[in-house]
Amino acid sequence: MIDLSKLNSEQKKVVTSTEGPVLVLAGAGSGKTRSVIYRTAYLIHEKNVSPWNILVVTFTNKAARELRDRLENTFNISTHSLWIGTFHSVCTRILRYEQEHLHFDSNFSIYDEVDQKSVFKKIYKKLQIDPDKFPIGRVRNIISRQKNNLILPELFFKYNERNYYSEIVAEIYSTYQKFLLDNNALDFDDLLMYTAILFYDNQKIRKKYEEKFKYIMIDEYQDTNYAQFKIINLIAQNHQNLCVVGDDDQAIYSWRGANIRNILNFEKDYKNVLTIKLELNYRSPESILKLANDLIKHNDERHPKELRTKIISKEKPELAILENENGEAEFVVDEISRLRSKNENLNECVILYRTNAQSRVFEKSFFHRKIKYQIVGGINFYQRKEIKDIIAYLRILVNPADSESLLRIINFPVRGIGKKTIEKIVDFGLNNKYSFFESLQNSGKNNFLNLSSKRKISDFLSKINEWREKSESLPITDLIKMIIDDIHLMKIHDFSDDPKDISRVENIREFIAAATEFSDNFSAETGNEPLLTDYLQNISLQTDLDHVDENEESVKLMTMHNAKGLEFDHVFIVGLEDGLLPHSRSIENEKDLQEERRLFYVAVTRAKKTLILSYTRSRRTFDKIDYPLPSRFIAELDENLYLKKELHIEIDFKFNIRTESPIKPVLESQKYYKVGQKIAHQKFGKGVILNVDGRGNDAKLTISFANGQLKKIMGSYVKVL
DNA sequence: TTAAGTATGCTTTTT
DNA sequence: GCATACTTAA
Repeated sequence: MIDLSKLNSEQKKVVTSTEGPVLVLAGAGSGKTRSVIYRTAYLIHEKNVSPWNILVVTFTNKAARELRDRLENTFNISTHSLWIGTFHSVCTRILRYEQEHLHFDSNFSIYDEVDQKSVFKKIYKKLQIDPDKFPIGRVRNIISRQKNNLILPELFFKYNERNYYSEIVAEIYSTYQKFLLDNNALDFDDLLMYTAILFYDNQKIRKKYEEKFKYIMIDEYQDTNYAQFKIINLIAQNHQNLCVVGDDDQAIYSWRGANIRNILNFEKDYKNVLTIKLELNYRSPESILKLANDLIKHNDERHPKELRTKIISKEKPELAILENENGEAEFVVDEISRLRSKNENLNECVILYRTNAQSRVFEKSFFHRKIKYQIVGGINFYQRKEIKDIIAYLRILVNPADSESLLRIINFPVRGIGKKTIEKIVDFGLNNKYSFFESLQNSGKNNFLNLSSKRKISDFLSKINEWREKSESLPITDLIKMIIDDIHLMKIHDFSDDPKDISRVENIREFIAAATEFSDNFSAETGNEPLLTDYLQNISLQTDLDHVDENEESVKLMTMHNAKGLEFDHVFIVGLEDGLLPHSRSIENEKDLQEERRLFYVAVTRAKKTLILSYTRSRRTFDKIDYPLPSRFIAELDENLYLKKELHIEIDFKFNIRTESPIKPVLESQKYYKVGQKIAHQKFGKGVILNVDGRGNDAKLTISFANGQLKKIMGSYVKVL
């Protein structure tokens, strides 16, 4: 029995209206996730629907994981056969499964932005295109848009005007697609596009998934694009058992191709739609909601609605005005430090900003005050150079056609296969229609390389073969460790005092830890050891949001975009200046401006207890100082809705991250370790050495820490006490 | 072929 | 002000 007594009447309606199309317009904090979870549980327990027949699409992996956990823990549902995931992960799964109907192999690599950029550079070179005239970012964006609208290269001119510029873009697009296929690689947009096309072209397959997914639920529907709409529409239009949940006021991804039309036209796209509005907010106090409502009412294209709450508050949101960005950071950190002394949990404090670049000053202040913080987002963990290098090794084992990855590692770590040699091999491949890997394999039999190059290449190839053989039996974690060991990756960074190298080593360790965790989860869920392919495709779709360390209490810093779907007791929204929010690139047209307003709205509605806004009178960007105006969104607000205060905060400029580096390099001569010696580590605190392997900075120390943890750590990271 | 030194260009937002 | 991309010297 599912206990529905904790739900309000509207939520109950969402849960129990299982047949036919349902549109849920759910305001911020109105318990939409809760409704989706209950609905899923209801379908399974009350309607006896097999989990196998349900598809739930979430916006992030994190949301998918939480949903799964709650179904397992609260409702005791085995989610083993239930499909929950983002569009991208669901599509990856389908494409891998249906490889016989596709023109690429199921071991395809998934290329991220960094890989894409490198592919574009090669294409530009080949086609002799000037990147100044055709900026890579813009062209990539246009191509992405085509894919999101299911326009293949050959259909380009059916939907785009033909002119000098578009001719070139079309050529780049088709060359790019061909390159990807040659490398057995797909980009993020391909995952959606090829799934949609597969369903569109192949009736048998479409039928199969239509019959499988008898009940479909989609969260954050306002941020879906045309390809996503089509994928679902193709398999849901017959049974119409589709429930979409969203809030047009929270649509913030139009720049990524999301089409707000999907939610506004849902009632036309499906028959006899039941529309349910959730307007009662359970998250924020009245004072904050008033401000949110007052803000969003300046947008026109929206379903009119007003959030209500029963949470009464005594305090109004605050608006702080600071002299510059350093003062702003000091002010926020000050406030957070006050909250901490009142025993508030740091995990419940978040700083939200418009651009990633704004995080730096906050880091500086947090560091200075010794308050733990974590940046969520920014550079994706798996996009860091050292991590991409390891992944490239793994990709090559699974997908030898992946020349991007091969190129990445052929001379990393340095093995004397330089630019000239690589050029010769590429030419050789071009002449013989070999893939890069094949021409490497065949280069030995020809005489265009000198003996030493040949030797180096054959050493490299035999290493790869060895790993590939091992990869068939060795668990992925062991394989990763083995490769890292074999290429002496740790040693490359270990000899350095550079903080960057130190953080690289920590990242590599974290990578191994993450792989172990994935492997454990995978075995627990499926009963099988993960294959390397399973692992690779999983990590390609991971975001930084998936890497939030929940064990350590820390203030969170993130962009407003990243905050979607999250909530915090204490929310700080910073940099509320024209040029930042709304962003200077969105200031020109009304549509963009409205999206910026929605972004602000999303940020405001994250707050459960207190909301503090701030802007500065001056701000340093690049090397010059700007004097921005306060955000126009502030001017729109009724002044009675917030408490304004002008602050002057003096800052001590003497500190900075570099000189106060957490780990001070210690001279080799001053370091030696013995069993029983007491040491301290930056992160783990005090401990005693149990075992020493090697000497000096290079020694591997086994340390028992005071907090009970047992760790192996390099000598260079600990301080002798 | 590689490491170190110098120039440039970049900042929205991300699955 | 940082990271990357290109240039130069060894």
